[in-house]
Amino acid sequence: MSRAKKLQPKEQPIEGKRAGASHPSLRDETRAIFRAAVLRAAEDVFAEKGYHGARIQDIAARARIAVGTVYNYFKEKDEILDALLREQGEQISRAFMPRADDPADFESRFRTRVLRLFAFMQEHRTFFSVAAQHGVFDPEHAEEVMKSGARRNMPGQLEELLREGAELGVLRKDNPQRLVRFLGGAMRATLMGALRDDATDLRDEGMFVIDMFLRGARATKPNAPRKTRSSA
Amino acid sequence: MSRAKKLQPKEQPIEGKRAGASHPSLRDETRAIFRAAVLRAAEDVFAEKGYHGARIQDIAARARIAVGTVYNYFKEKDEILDALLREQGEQISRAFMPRADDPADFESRFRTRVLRLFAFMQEHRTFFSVAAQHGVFDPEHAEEVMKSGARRNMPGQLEELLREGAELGVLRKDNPQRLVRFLGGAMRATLMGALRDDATDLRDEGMFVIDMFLRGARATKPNAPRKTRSSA
Amino acid sequence: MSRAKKLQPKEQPIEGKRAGASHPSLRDETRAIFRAAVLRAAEDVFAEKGYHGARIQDIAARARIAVGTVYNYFKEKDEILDALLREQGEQISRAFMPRADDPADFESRFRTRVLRLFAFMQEHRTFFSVAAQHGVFDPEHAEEVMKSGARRNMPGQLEELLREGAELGVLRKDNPQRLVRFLGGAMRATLMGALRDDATDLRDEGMFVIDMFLRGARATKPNAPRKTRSSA
Amino acid sequence: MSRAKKLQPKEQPIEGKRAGASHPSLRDETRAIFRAAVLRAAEDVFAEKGYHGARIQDIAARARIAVGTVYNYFKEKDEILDALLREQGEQISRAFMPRADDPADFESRFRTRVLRLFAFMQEHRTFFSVAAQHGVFDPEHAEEVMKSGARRNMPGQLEELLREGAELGVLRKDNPQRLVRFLGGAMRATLMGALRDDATDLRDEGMFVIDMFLRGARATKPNAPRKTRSSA
DNA sequence: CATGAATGAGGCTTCATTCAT
DNA sequence: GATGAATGAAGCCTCATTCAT
Repeated sequence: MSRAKKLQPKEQPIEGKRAGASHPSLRDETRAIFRAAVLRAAEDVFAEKGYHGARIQDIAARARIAVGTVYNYFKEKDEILDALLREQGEQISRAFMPRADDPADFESRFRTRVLRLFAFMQEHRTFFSVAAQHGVFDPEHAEEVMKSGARRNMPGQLEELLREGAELGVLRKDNPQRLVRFLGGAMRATLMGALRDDATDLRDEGMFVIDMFLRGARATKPNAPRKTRSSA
Repeated sequence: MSRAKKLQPKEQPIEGKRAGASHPSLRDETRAIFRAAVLRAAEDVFAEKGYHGARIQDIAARARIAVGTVYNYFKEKDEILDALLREQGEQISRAFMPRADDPADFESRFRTRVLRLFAFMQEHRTFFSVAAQHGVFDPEHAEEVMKSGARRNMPGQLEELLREGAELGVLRKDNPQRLVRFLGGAMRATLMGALRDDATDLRDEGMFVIDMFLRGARATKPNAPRKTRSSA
Repeated sequence: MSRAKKLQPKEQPIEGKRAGASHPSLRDETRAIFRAAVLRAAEDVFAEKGYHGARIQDIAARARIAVGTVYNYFKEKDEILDALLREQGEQISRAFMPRADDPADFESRFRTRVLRLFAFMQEHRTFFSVAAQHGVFDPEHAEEVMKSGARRNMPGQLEELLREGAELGVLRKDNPQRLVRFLGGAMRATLMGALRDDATDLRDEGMFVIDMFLRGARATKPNAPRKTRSSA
Repeated sequence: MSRAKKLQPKEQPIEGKRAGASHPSLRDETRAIFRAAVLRAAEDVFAEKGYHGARIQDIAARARIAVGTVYNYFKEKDEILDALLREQGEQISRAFMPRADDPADFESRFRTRVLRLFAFMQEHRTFFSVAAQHGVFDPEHAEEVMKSGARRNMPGQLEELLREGAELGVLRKDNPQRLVRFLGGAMRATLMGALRDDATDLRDEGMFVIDMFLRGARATKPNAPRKTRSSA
């Protein structure tokens, strides 16, 4: 995650709710609403003008709040980007996460999950135009995100998935990082391209990418007939 | 009311070389040297701190010249980035250009040229860390480059090549833009990943990318027996 | 090529008072105070060092505010001068404007009004040292002022008055512009001269100028008996 | 003379020729040519863009010489303006100077000399647009000019002339300074106005000014019949 | 806690002046 | 002496951040 400033171990911002409270107080909910508003606004503005081109004032204006209010929720500009990438990043991650009803067959499973990701991107174009510029598709990026407190990240999960594919003998036994980069890069570029004209159906593009990737990464010699997940 | 400001476009400083001079004068050469020095410095500084993080002062310092001198060669900061992307971009393009001794066979030719590109990137890591952030791999980016006066651009050539592959029946007949994006994205990501640790051999990565891509994009000739795989 | 700069006209900050407010809000009043403070400071500094010699920092310092604050009220340095000339210019204009209790007789009226102007200048020496350098006395200047949004301007009114005098047969029927220039120039020079030493009583100078001008511009009516004087 | 910087007793620039040389050497003549070229160029550029708007580079370009060369003749920008005002100012002064064939009658003499001045301005519009902005018409200005080494100055001569007119009983016995200011201001304004449209015939304007002034300043009671100069 | 004006460090750019050729 | 590129001090303006209300 391209932190604009150097990473300093920022004190964990204690999120409203204290441990022990059974449900969010009215105050906490209000906080959450404002916070979310800032993030949504920032998403738009970052997407439009880029991180440096976006002024706090712009974000505040878009969120219909005062500049000072922004600072009640984020210590500095940089933190907004961080939060945005981290939290939205987790959503991506969640979209990509395996689900109970995912097919058992590896390739189908792969298709399903990646396609789900594209569908998600379809819905959140705005965010992705920001995210893509800030490394959400980069595996290297993952580490930083984790430090920032994110639990999961998409490249990480992707790697896991690809590793599994390799173990199952479906995918070529290559350095999984390589595969992640390759696929991540292709996805990113496809996304960015599609973002230019709103019309494009991202799911369609997704199928293309998946197909290309699978053909490319499929193991040459089916040394193992197993195509189903053996273990969790 | 007497506006104090009366911006009139100051007369253009006449650009170096005069028509008719058969070879560059000493003056022109000196100019070229300084200009190049600025660009080289800018490349480093941009790579290190990003465009916005880079101050003209930094660039000047790195180039061992005064701030004002930078402005003898570039009208504004932005122009430095432009020149960098345009001129270096042309180098990439040139590296990718077909050569007399390129193999005749499409796939070999493809390999050769793309590999040459990776070799080139190997040599100019610094620049690419900048370029990649500024769309040198994006086909959409190409148009803008052309407007900026660049003669050729890599994505454009890539598209041409892929189109040719399709016509030859070697590659799948898909929208070439899609293929360009896909490959461009994969290359970009691979490059970026490799840039993190200097050790990585980019040519090696290049072979991987080429292989992945070719497998993925190869036309599935219905007449020829399926080459490598089965699918669910 | 990804131009880093993407100048979009930033949304306009909404100007103070909203339509419908019957009287200025506290906010608007505060704004007015700051604005006035900047103008007053600018007046001094401009007078002291001239427009170009005056640094924003100087103005801010004199106004006891921060540099940035200046820019909360004026978009650029130039705008300060504009506002100064326009708004103060309107004051002059207002001082010169006809009043209910002005004498009916043309010459007396002329005297009264011009003298009022000198009295006003007496009070605002600082400003006039700026204004005189920027054409407040020039009729040509008037047009620009009007464009800038000023409702009235002194040279314009002066012209009107002189034209009236001509129609009444009191003044010579000459091109009024000429008369305006002549009188304006004389006033300006007299003012500037008097500004050098604070002591001079401007009203006294005013009477001199009026007298000189009237004698010079009075119509030589062959029919009417000469009013005040004989001539060679 | 509005010196842009503070007046510091600059060392007298030793003008080429050394005492004792009977006529200017070739070198001195060359120097004089360059120097004059700079001044002429500066005149134009100052007139066009004002002192602050004029860059040394502009002046050099207009003079078809190199920037550095300018500095061989003038220690700093400010000195160019000084020289311009001083030397050209002397020309004005010379134009205004009494001549052998000037009429003996005071009024005629006055007319002749002032008209000569307007004719001169007609010829040197460019310069006057600069000069007028820098106080060549101000009597206060005179002192500074004198310090700068000028032998004579127009306002000074004008004062002398007016004083004489007063002594002769032709003009009202007022503070001559006042009259000088008045006339100088009127002349200046008339000039400036006429400069806007090239068409205007300055001599015509001159006659108007002279007429206006004479009527205004003529002594009311011819307490002395003498109208001819009594002494030099 | 919301507000939004005040703050001032910092960056880009200009241009008078210097200086090596 | 002419040249014109190099120099860098200095000024305008922006905008993240603070703070009084």
